[in-house]
Amino acid sequence: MPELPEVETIVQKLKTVLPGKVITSIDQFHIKTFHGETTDIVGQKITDVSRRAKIIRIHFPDQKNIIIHLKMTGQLIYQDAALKLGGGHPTADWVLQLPSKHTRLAFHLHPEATLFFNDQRLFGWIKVVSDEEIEKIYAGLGPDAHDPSFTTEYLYPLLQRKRVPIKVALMDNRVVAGAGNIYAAEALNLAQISPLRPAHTLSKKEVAKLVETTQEVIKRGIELGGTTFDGKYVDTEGLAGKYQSVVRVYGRAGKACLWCGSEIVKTTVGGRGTYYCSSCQI
DNA sequence: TGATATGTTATCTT
DNA sequence: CAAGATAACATATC
Repeated sequence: MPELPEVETIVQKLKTVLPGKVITSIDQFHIKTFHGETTDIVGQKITDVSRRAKIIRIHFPDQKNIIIHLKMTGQLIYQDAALKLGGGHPTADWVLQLPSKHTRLAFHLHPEATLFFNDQRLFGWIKVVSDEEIEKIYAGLGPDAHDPSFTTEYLYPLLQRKRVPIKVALMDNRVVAGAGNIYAAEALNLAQISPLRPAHTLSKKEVAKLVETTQEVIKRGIELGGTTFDGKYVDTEGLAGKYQSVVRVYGRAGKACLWCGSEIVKTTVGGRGTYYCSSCQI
């Protein structure tokens, strides 16, 4: 279930193979996935691939684009005669023959290749949008979590107006884009701030620390190619990431806090599983 | 059987 | 109206 670093990793990989390729046809295996007219992009040449927040954008000429959101269980897998790359939610689809049971859509490309969109829970989507529509969507998002514009000066006054738990604020894309459940938990542990603290109770100094650790975990995640929480697929070349090897709290309930040795506990914050150290995250 | 899942958003309630 | 809480989306896995 990809967060910003996973999406960025996928985009970086796709950028090496997609530009210059033409979409020759599209197979739709599920009616809910594609929003818009597939005929708008069939025959079009891909000019670029980019990302904002967790949204993947494939560019075409004449201000046409498709945007793709993987949500919880989406995958994008590119395959040609020589290689297989991409990523997303780690499942058996990574190693299966494609299309698989969860393949919702396939883009057939020229020169010969295929881009598969797999999504077991059907939350993900693909939409045809103009540059103008994309600007509107991006305008509603906070800065990317690793962007230089994500600063204390930006975040502190914003948090002063919020009473939700700091973890909820950190995962709100209108506040800062791209920090999901894993990286929010990691950033809070590194900053030694409790995920339960009402956002407005953080001092300016604590906000500064949190901005720093958020930037740090997202950048580290990108460097390591994202997180693959599934032992079976961590070595799957071209698809898996390595961030799980440096995780401090996520999924470590009952294990020792890397700061103080106390047990990491699991609770629920804003309806999501939340891991933290109750003795040194205050 | 029931709880949980790395995301977002619609719809309630206060 | 706004902030916050909760449900909803649909499926697989433990």
